[in-house]
Amino acid sequence: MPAEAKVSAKVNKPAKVDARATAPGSPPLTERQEARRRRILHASAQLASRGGFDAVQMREVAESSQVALGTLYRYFPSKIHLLVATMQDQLEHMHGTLRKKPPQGERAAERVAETLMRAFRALQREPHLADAMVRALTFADRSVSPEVDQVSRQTTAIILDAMGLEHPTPEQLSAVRVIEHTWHSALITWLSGRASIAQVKIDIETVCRLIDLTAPDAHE
Amino acid sequence: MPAEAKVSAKVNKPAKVDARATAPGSPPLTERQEARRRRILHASAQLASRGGFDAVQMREVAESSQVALGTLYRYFPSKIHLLVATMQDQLEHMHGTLRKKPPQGERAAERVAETLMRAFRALQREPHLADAMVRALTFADRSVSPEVDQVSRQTTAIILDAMGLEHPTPEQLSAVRVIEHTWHSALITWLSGRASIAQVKIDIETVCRLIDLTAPDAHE
DNA sequence: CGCTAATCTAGAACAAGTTTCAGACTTGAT
DNA sequence: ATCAAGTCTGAAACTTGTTCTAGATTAGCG
Repeated sequence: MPAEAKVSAKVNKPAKVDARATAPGSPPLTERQEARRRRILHASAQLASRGGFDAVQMREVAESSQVALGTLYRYFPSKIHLLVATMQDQLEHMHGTLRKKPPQGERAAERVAETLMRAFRALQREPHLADAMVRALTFADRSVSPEVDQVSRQTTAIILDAMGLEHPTPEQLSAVRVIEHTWHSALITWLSGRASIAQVKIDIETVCRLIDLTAPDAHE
Repeated sequence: MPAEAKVSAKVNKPAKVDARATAPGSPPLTERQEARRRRILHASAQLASRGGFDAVQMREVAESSQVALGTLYRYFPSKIHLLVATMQDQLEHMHGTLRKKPPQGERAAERVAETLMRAFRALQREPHLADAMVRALTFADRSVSPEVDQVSRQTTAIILDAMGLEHPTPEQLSAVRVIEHTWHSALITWLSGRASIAQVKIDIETVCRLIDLTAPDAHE
């Protein structure tokens, strides 16, 4: 198992491609490029679904997606970037799916817990994929911050959706952040076999109680 | 930056050494072996203090600690094992230090928050070391579960100490678990530059409020 | 259509984690 | 003190992430 040979890596690149999907900032991709990008993400998710983080090998991703290794690296400057992008992609699906059937609970805490448990059940269907994405997310270093942040924003949006809030207070945002922390860390302990599914459920329900604390007598 | 070349790794080894320090389970180490182990952990912490996770290179650790590469791997079957063991080591110090000056807060929540903030300030003094240890901890896969669990137990002990509890209820244990989740994840976001120190403080204080929920009218 | 810059490809090369191997050294028990 | 089993060493080999290079292709433009 080779190691993280970055040290002096992932700097000075001519004109990266990545970083679109949600931020068409740089040059808009041509159709073929968009197609390549999609093939890559698909191959990544597929390999991840098989064997998790370790099974996503850059050479294999390149081959599966019919792209040269160098090109793969032009689109995603590292394996971590690739997997985080894969997560962004999956999260979008998820958010779309969740939107359709909003949770029924009466209190916000219940709705958030139910939403997260739904997401959790979805992840359980592809535990290897979950492994790859979550491990990449928590292992990411500063060079991936923008992408990780994007994932975080998307997650926040999902939770706020479930809470039914438009203009959260700073207090409520803190609670949401703590919920996200718990969500990620609980997933990790489940993925590494140190906590059962039931345990994760309890932890999620426990942390969601914080929501009740942040707007008990408030209106909305 | 090489990758995780484990796949078929870290299985069938004759008679590992590792796994003592707290669990003198297997064969007791001779004096020279104990010394080697200590040299290795010291070298690991030193290299980590310099440049974080990436700076802990197995060849360098071996050289610094005057041990052959093969021997290093006999003591610690992977870089992750090594760094998690380094964390166990540091945590013991920390627990000892914290014991001496127990936090003063009145409510349990305050004491826990203060304790964690103390630990956080200690980590801030060696951010690179913190980076190496925390990244290893969250990246660890199933093969490191026992060691990661040990770290988790030690952390739990520290928190329960601060709460002043001997016999926590299941509810309280849930709260403690959630606090640990938040602690780890908040550290990650700080280490990767996505959250400020102030933010981490707020998150810790926020999650600690859960404690008040678990034994409000209970006695003590 | 013909040109130039940017992009893509195939493949070699490099870095660091991990494994393997033959031989020297220790340890523990006889 | 002596021998077998278990350790340690030094060095090479292997794996997979990452970088680099030279030559094809493609895209956009006049």
